Amino acid sequence: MTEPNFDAETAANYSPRNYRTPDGAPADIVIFTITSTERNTSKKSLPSRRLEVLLIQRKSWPFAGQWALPGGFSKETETLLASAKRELQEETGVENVHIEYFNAYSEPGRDPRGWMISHAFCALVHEDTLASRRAADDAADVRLFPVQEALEMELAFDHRQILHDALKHIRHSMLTTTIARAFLPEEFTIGELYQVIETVVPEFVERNFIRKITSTRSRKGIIEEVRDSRGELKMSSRYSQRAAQLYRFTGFSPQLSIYS
Amino acid sequence: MTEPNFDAETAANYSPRNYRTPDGAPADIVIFTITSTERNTSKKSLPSRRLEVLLIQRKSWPFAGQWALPGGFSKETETLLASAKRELQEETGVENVHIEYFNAYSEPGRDPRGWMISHAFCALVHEDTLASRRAADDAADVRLFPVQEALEMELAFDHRQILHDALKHIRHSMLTTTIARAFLPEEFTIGELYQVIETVVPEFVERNFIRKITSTRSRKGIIEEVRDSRGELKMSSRYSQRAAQLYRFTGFSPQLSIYS
DNA sequence: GCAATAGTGTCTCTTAGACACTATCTT
DNA sequence: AAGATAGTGTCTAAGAGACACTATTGC
Repeated sequence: MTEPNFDAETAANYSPRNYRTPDGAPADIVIFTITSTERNTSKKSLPSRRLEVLLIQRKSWPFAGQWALPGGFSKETETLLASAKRELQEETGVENVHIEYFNAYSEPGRDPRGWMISHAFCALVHEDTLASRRAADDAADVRLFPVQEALEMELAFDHRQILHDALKHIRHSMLTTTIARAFLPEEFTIGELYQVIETVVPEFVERNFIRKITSTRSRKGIIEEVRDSRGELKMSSRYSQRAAQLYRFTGFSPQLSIYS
Repeated sequence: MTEPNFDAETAANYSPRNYRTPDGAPADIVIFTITSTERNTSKKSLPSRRLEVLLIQRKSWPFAGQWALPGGFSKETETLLASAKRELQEETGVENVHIEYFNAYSEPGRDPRGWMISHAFCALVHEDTLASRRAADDAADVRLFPVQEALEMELAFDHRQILHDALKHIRHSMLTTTIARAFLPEEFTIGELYQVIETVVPEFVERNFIRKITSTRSRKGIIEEVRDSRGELKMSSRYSQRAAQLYRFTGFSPQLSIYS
């Protein structure tokens, strides 16, 4: 070990405060959601979807008045993940959502309050679970912004960088894992799944999507057809005249490799 | 924000020390290397390779005498990555190697010295670059251990968990990125590349490896043939009677997706 | 000539990628 | 009938996966 000299044999001789220590352990959370708005068509149609991020407007120094990622200070008695979950609960009222740690930010001077290494989390929240909260503090100091818009704003701290990295992270995860499920109901149609992927990764194009996801050997098992109690295939006609098969994720996710 | 109340409008009113702050910001580094030992064969042959991890034996409280991951405390004036690189340099004398952040460890009580959130890095080091150091402090308090062996040791702190996670991390990266290059010389044969992958991911089997890596469309461009100054294909007969084509990584790495 | 690695031939089955086509049902 | 989504047919070229086979060369 380097900086502090732990020459002592016991804790008694240990003096932690003869060197500089951090001034806090903040956790920031990039809360993504996909909003859907009905399109104005004459027939049933898929909604148009948009990736949005939740930001809060700061009330106090530093960066008072500026928009920032929600976050808070971790406590000694909890893990960072627990802090992030607590913060998410306080901010949006939701629990049991997909949340994952993705990076730490430690650039000296990134926080005017002192030496703060920020721990950044991504949370993916289904819009329905956010709906109640949105009604409550609409037009308040907590808002959803389209991601593209948020990326062009002057956010507090290095939050623009964090948001940028988070976006890159979920774009990658969207294609390599089954996190799409975080944005979807338990049972969904292929069309919805495709839309979610497309919303997060605009360049995603896959014309034979349904065939690939349902019937190629290496991918079979990612999703499965839903059946009702009588064993009949369960369909949905929420977004289309012709009923569509409902699917659910199974938990299986194929191993990817550039070599095979 | 939660814990501290930043009601003030300016830094003047800001009092950072009325709540608990961390007692340090440690960075721990899991330094992996692949050692090769010649097999005792009558003909030229590929060496047998093993994945090893560098551990140090602690001199002082806490966990005095136990083996631990190298690490140190980050300073206020440097980023975590810089701390990790500095520590790596001090411990092994190597610079410019593959190093990446992969997780934070924040379980309360994980460090008897106080509240310490540890930042864990993976470094992949080619054995040649470690060779000089090894000669210097062999039989000392710094040693390479086979990974399987290290995983069964009682390591200091939660370092066993960290090592376990790091291994999982590099196994995944080995198949999905081109980190294999960190363990290989600039120019290498297909046989060597295959061995490196196999060493990190024992279950990797790919009978038609050479064909896949060199001539399938989606993978073409990951590696390229090396030619000498006269434009002739450059071969190596270091490990085989029949000379083998030398390749190098190009920097290209294909995009992976479970959906296409 | 044999050990050890390097690399090719060849066969079958599956998948990729493109595009045209049919199906269903409500307004 | 039109509009909107759901889904199939079909063709070609490419790739996966298996296994036998040839190539090279120092000992």
